Amino acid sequence: MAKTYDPEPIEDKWYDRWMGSGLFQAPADGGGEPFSIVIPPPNVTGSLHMGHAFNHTFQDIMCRYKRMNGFNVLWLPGTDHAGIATQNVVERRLAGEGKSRHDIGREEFIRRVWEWKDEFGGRITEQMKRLGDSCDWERERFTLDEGLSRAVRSVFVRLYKKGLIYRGRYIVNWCSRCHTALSDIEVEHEEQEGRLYYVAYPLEDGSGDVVVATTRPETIWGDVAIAVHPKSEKGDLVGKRVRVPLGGRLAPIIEDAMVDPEFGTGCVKITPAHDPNDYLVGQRHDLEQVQVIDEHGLMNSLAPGYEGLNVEQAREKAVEDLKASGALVRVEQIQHSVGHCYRCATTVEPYLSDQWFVRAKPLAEAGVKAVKEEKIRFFPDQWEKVYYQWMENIRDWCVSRQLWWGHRIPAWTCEECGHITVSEEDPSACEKCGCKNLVQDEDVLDTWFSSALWPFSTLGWPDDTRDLSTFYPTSLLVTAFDIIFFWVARMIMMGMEFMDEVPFRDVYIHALIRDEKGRKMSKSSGNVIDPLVMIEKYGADALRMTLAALTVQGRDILLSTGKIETYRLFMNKIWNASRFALMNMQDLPDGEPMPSASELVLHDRWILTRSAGVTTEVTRLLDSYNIGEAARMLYDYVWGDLCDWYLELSKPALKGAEGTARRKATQVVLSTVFKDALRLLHPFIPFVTEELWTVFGFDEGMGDSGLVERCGWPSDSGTVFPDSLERMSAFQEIVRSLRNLRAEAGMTPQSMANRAVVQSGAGLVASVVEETAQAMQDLSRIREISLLPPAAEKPAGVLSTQIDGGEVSLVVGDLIDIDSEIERLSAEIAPLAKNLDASRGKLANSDFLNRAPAEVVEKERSRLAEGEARLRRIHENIESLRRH
RNA sequence: GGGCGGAUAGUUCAGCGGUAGAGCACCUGCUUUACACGCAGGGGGUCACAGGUUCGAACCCUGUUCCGCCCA
Repeated sequence: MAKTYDPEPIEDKWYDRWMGSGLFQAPADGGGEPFSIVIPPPNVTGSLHMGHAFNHTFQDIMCRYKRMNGFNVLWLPGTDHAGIATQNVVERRLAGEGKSRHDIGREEFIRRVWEWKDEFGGRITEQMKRLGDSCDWERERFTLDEGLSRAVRSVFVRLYKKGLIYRGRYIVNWCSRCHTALSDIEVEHEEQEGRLYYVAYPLEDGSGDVVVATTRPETIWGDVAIAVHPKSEKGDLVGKRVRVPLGGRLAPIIEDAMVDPEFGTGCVKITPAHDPNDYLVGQRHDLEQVQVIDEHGLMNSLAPGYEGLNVEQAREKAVEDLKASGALVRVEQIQHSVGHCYRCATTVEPYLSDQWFVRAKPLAEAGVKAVKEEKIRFFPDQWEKVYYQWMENIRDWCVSRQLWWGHRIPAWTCEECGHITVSEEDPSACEKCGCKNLVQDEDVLDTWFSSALWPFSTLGWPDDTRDLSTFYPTSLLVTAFDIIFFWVARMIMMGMEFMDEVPFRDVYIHALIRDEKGRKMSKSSGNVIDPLVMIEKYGADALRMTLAALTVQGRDILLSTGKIETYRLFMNKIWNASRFALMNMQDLPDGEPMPSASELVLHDRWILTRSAGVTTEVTRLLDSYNIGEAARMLYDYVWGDLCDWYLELSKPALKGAEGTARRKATQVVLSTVFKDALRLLHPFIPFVTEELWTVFGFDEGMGDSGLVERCGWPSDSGTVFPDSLERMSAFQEIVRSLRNLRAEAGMTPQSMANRAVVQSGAGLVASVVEETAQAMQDLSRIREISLLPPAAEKPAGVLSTQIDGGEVSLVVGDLIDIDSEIERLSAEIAPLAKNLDASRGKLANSDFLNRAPAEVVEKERSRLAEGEARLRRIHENIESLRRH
């Protein structure tokens, strides 16, 4: 074995082996209780970022853990066609050739996108394999593949027939750069600096002006009314008319409760075609919709002199023109919220257009019910609130996108009668008039529409498949909080509607990965930590262990290469600990039974007990999705208990210093605890543990069924010696005290001290010293450690320190510096005395004695007694030093 | 405006009713036969602030201040 762990060759080797053995494949009719997860499908043209790495590590840990526990595990992978994002990428490429998608046409464009997909679409799945994702690749799906496209059509048609999908002309959020409508949640609002323009609209009767405030003077061209609040004192204006200062249209003054009397002047201009609130006012008052901005975000011919200007240019010109005509009263700086496209950050334009909508309310009701009835549980459960809040105030979902890349809407308009035929199969004739002159809707569906079906469409729906009956509902969904609305909520709605069953039982919502300063990782700020680079540098296991160990509920993860480095060192530690064990186990025959308790010494009994305890705890933690705590516990156990203490303590026996029986017993214990540790660690760090598993020979002669996951999770009913825990901590305290005294005495680590004494009455400490004197001597590098009764005279020239239930003294003889030793001992008095005061205070309090649990009171009493004894011994030691 | 998180050692974070913990950083020693990618020892904290509940609060409750996010 190499002296330093090198992950690369090992990781390549094992992933292939796992794949070859069919480890990740889940038979639909396989034995074992099903456990299924569908992956949150990443963008097919994307590449693996740290957010994916974290999300996947979580899922992979759960899948491997469940597989080890005998579940029939399906982790279903796949990718998303990501309409806007992918189309943008290919359009940008085309732009490099000086062309637009319109130049080459729809068919050719889609061909180009598929070409791009075929070239780069496999990239992310290859990267997932590097991370170790144990997905069933034979079931990989893509939202645009044939089966899923059929599911999308089927859902669309069924919802349409049920009246839950409708088409209509409404104000939607429009991205003029992506050239498509967006749903409400695809708009990101950002507070920014803006100007509020106060503009005077002259009354038609010449009796004065009405001043309104607007942030968008360019839309004055589309004004069709002025509105005041019904209770406003400006009510007497109602019924009069004003002349709109740009274009000169006559517009009535109306009253509407939407107006906020506190904002601006209390009068607002109404532009039904360019503002969602104004649109509603327009509906209520039957106002004309004058559209002055087109789909490209440019002013049109209804704004003479402005035609072709973009919104910013038009605003500038409007301000100039209003100033020139004297209509501009004043300008105010304000902070206001502006919507931006979540894909390209372009300012979103409210735009009146024909779109398709999903009537969300009825679907949301079933979705809310499912969570209320605990058919779905959120982890951590605080996210339920967020979910309810959104679902209970849900608005209709605009699902049509003016893109080419996606599922084309299965709706055909009859050229003759205008009827819309919606059908799963391409219709050959209008279902109303039978005319064959049909034109299919140009639009495609929101990508999230197909993602919403993911848990059942990937399992074969609308067909009634074995996969569906075995693996639906899925067991767990793991995702980040930022897509609860986009994805989680919609999957629940669609699952309830079409499967009449929840899409998943548990939803684990995790935080986001940020850089070490807490900033979002982004290419533009240059703070991206690329998981592939990290895997190359530190190994996949190190990255996985880092992400797992940093997982904490309710807090973002601040990642840095330094933290990954820490866990890479852990891999090396595991590697070397195993190397040490193996070097000393070559002659251990297979199947050697665990020796009886009498052949085991304290540290053997202790590590077996710790191993069983850690198994119980890690099992409990993983069952409740606490991968962070589980990972940290394993780190502490392996490094702190197994390496720092057990391996050190096992050395003499392994060297044969205690005879062949002890050597063999130690080998068996080592083998047992390593076998369990490797299995407990396997879900977190599968590569290195699989490799070590074979190096230890735990798979001996078993072929593929010797793989760690096939060998199962350790049982927590291992041999346990409850008293070994407190005995070992007494042992550790003594050793630590002795090492500390050595350091105080200025001894180098390798030098041997001659003698130390432990003073203690009959009890735990005394019995531990009697049992483990040799081991204590070995670890503290002292030739002789002996037990003395508490009252006995100490040897001359000692450095002493207090432990629980006794005193430890290192004999240094003439080397002692009396003054500095007195000073050192004196320094211990003040903090001890402070604790004693606190203790006495408690015990003098009758409320404490009466109300605190008896065991707490008892603990306090012994703490006080122990503290007083300590203080007394310190004083005695100081006295005795002064006498010299 | 409504809601949700967070504030603990220099730093990143655990702990969430019974004497404040870890990694990193820092200081001091060490080529101790698994690992110097290591070992041993050490220093370092009114647990944001103010009230309250409790015998007892970093932890529960209320309020305040800052930071972050979501929704309108």
